[in-house]
Amino acid sequence: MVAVIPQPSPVPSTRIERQSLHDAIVTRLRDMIIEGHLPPGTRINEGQIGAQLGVSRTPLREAIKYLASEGLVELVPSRGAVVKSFGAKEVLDMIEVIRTLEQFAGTRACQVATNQDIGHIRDLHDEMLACYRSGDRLQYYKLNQAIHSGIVALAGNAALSDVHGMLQTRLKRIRFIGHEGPEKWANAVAEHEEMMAALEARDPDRLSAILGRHLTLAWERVKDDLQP
Amino acid sequence: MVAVIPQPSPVPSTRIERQSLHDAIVTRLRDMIIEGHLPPGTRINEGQIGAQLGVSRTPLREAIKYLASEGLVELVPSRGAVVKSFGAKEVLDMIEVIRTLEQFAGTRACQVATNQDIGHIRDLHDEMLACYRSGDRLQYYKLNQAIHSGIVALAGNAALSDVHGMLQTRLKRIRFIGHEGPEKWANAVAEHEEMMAALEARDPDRLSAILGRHLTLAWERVKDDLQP
DNA sequence: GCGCTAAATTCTGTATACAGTATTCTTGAA
DNA sequence: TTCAAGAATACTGTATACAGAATTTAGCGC
Repeated sequence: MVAVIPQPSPVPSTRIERQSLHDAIVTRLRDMIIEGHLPPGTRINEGQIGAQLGVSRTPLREAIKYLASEGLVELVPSRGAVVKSFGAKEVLDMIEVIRTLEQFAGTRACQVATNQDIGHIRDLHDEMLACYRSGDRLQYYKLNQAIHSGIVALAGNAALSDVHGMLQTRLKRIRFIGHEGPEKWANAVAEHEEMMAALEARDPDRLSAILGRHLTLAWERVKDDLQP
Repeated sequence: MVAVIPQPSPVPSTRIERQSLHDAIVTRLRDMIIEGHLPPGTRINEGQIGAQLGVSRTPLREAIKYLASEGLVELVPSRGAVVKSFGAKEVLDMIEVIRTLEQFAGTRACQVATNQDIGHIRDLHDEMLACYRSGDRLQYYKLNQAIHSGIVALAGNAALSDVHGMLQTRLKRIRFIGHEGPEKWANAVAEHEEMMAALEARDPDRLSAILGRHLTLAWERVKDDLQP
């Protein structure tokens, strides 16, 4: 059987890398969860999802196990997998860990990043500003994530990027909800400006402070939309 | 087929919890990797390991995917799974992240832990001291881990415990190697004494400093045994 | 003897089949 | 009408089967 998983965006043909089916399913399922097509608490019916994706249960189950380890679904014995749902406390916990990680990353980044690396973040930042001005929320959101991941990557610590990425993935679903108003959005953009300035000045303390504040405000923006 | 996975220690019958096969395999495989029965770089032959554990390939493969997400094995397309191997840089990276996490946890623990919780850590500490005096390295090692995990748990942040546990698991294999001499061991014990004192005094800065130093020294102890 | 090519084998990737457990539906009685 | 018990159904857990890729081995030419 030729399994065809429709991709949201066509993969550029530069990647010849042969990717196995379960890998593709992991990506697909993860997106479905993050984008809310599989809301929290949903029981994942292997037969149904498998049919929907055009794959058999075997690779699908493998993908589910992978996502379980990532913390996106929960495995209930004899009852399959359920999309994990987070309460406000859990989200706050995750944000605090992310803050800790980003502050460490920022400090390191000021020490070890090359000017070229920082320039790359600046490019993303400028692009994001353009999206802000044109009101492109989705692209803004994606670039925002890319900037945060990018700063973490500047620290040159694979384990750090690893765990940060994992937590960010778990939170993506939440942040999607936060449709902040224009004034809060403007605030966030201003913070990013400061962030860039501190990074380019290689001022670890200032960058750390801003990153911390930024995540506190991110929490303020979403907390009211969450169940206790 | 009745799949019998020999457990290292007989599970106490208090646990009626029905655990699925792939779950049991995850635990078993993880132990095999941590304890060095599957050294880094080993290609995991599904047929062979499956026969060895007395299970079919299906749940075994699911377990492998889970461990891949945990970062203990690496998935190579069309070539199965390989036990991940870490270089010195990667180990140092992990230790630095763990340090960051433990310092944050320690600070929080000083604020939110109950006296009873701290008492529990004290019990573990005393038990560990007994193992030190009697020279029981293996048990000492396990209690050491339990204390660090315990302090992290005191912070009451599930996401924090999650990522800390994950990194600690990845490192377990490494720490197993570090057979430090008696003087270094004595040092480590002394640090733990300070740690307990700071925790019981609920002094976040002191605790944070000691935790940081402790992990730096842990790195000193193992770094020479690693390939670059 | 050494290296290259091709067949053979081994192993992974995926699908399907079957057994056992949870869930739902139906039927009957209070 | 509501609840309970049991049958029917659906779904998960595990094993097996088959196709295709990777690796090994054998044979051949140099």
